[in-house]
Amino acid sequence: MKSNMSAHDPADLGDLERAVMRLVWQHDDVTAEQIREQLSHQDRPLKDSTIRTVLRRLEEKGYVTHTVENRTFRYRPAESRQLVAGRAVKRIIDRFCDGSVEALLVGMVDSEVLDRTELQRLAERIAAAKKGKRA
Amino acid sequence: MKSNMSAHDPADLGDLERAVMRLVWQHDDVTAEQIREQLSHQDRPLKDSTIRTVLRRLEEKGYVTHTVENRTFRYRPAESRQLVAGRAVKRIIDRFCDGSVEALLVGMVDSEVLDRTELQRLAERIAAAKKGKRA
DNA sequence: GACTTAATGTTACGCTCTGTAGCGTTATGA
DNA sequence: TCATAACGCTACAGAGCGTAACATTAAGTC
Repeated sequence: MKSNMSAHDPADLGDLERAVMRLVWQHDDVTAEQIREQLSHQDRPLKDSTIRTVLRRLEEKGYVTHTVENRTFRYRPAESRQLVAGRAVKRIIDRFCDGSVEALLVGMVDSEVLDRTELQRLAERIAAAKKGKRA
Repeated sequence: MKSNMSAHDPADLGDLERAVMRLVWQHDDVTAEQIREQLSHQDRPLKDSTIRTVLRRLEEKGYVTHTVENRTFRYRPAESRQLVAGRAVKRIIDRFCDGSVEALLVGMVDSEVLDRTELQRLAERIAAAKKGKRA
């Protein structure tokens, strides 16, 4: 009964789906078979039909796209990890911090995601990024 | 089959659960009946048994605690919104940004959660907070 | 004390999501 | 023509969540 929001929220990915996405993002261009192999190496032996089901669902959800090449599907991420992560955080901010990024930062410090030292480095880098990336 | 992590992840809250948490956080001390009223005002008329089920589940999940007062349960948040939000973000960073807060910030800019102006203000405030809150 | 009433406790049911996979189908090359 | 390698389709069980009915219990009233 989870509401059907159009934008992707990594929260609506299960464990396996997330593992698969991780691989897709890592390799940027993979086949179902390659993913199956990788997962085997990670102590997660699965049938190919399983992998393909998951990939199909991920495509339905808009996380990946595929092209056909020599009769084989090649999957690629539809969006970068960072973008997806950013939106996920936006959702958290909206839902739990009433839209306040600052409130979130407070929470991040409180929950030890960030310590003060990191905050400082972060501030510096943000400043640097602003100069550097200024298009 | 979602893995059973002990720390609270708001991602494992449903819509209604989130709505209830929002009210608990807002009022900091509520009864099931009060929540039911509030939700009615939000076009969400529900039976009290529903509310109480949700509150019980939230308590099981560790989001709220309750005390009994004159035979009535009073619920209070177990943790602040910000703390929960912070941890949620940490999870996102771990799962989607390989632990890099910077990668996340990039994503937040890319997905327009933050624009450059905000980044600047943010950097300033972080700097200020560092001085001010230094314990 | 019996009764009403306000709270809580217990149990359930249907839906959707996710992990997992079997089986059918279809090109492709030998 | 036949095997093989890909895919397509369908299914199924368990968990989570929204939703609620029904049972129980304590407190105060007459």
